[in-house]
Amino acid sequence: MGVIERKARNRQDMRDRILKSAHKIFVDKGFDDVSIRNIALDIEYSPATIYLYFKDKNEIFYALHTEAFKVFNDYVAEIVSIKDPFNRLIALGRKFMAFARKYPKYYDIMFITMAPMDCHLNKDKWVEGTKAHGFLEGLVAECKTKGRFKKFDAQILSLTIWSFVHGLCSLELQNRLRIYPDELQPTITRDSFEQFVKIIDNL
Amino acid sequence: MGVIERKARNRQDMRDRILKSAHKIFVDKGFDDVSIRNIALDIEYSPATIYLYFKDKNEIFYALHTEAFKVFNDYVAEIVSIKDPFNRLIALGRKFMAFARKYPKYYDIMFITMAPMDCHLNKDKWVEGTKAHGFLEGLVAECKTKGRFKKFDAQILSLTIWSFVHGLCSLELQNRLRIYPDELQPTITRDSFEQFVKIIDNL
DNA sequence: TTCATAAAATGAACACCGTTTAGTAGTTTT
DNA sequence: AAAACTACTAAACGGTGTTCATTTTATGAA
Repeated sequence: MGVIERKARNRQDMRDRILKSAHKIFVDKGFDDVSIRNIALDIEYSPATIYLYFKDKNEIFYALHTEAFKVFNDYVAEIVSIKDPFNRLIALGRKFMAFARKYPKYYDIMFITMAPMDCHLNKDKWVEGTKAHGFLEGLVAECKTKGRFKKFDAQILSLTIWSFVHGLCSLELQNRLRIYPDELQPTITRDSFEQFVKIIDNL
Repeated sequence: MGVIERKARNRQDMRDRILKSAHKIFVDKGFDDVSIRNIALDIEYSPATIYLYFKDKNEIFYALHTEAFKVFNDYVAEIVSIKDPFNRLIALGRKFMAFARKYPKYYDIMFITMAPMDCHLNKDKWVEGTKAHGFLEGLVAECKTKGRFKKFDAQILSLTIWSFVHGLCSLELQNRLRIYPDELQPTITRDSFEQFVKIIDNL
């Protein structure tokens, strides 16, 4: 009875088509243009059909958000080859910032936007965030085994580091750094990051 | 000729009525409910009338944003009595965090939301942000005169500090800290802040 | 092959949104 | 009294997410 299998496949195909279309619009036209109606137009189905495959718009955005974390993980992956955990930690920070600049819209749904998702209510739901942060925490812990950050708790310190880097990215992406003089603009973010590196290098 | 004066007054009255209503809805019902139509309903005028007093929704939101900074400045004001600049700096950080928790919606339009405003394009436009940050920068500079932060540039360090505190507030408000265990939840933000204080205390 | 049934897709509607325009009352000036 | 100006609004435009009754299509059994 291959019929139900084929049905299941078709169903998954349709879900994929919807997500692929959402992703395409998201990348090409931007966040605000990802509407049910635009997706429907793109996949050449009626808007109502989409609701047969996804509960609501949130579910589609949640899928995009998960995808964003996949891209992030790939983007960050190459740092694993760095031997020294501290250098690896710094490289992770750099990669994080580069990612935020390269994929600002992805960064937005990953760490800023609230609206289209309800996955941040507890750690069981936001698995991607938990995993990514676990990676950072592990790195900080590894640094401790090498004698660094002696007087600091790894878990808390990882939040402190995350907060700083996210804050910097966030302020830049939300255009809050234009208050600085023009001549500082090109380097200010990097300067602040390097300063932070210098600070935690001496902990 | 008191007529034009009265006309101007009436005009300002209407603007105030609109803003007051926007503020009321903003506080009572939340960001998303502040619509031109809801404001119109509240002040008992037609939606079109609002466009005779404000260019568009952005202008109304910009006014709300300015108001938020006024509230912020008042909220933060009492720290000026603290003599030691470093203690004052730390107190400012605490106040900043408390403000973010007490007025999360205000915090949102001040430091997170992009959408309804175009005032962040350069420092001449975002006067409130420039002023508030100038206050922080001055504080850091004052700390330097007392022998602190010797090896660090005041302007960059002020950004580093701002980034951290904003990052922490932002992650909390955007519900990204739920990834931590339940038992850490009540104190994690404060713990991270105190850790940061300890760090910059030794610079 | 026919046919009742189940599954898939949709058109049309609901209740919103920001914004524009054409037009209407009311007041003021000439 | 006529003309000009002011304050205002009804209605429309083109969007949005979502729901539901209805139609179209596919299926398994007779």
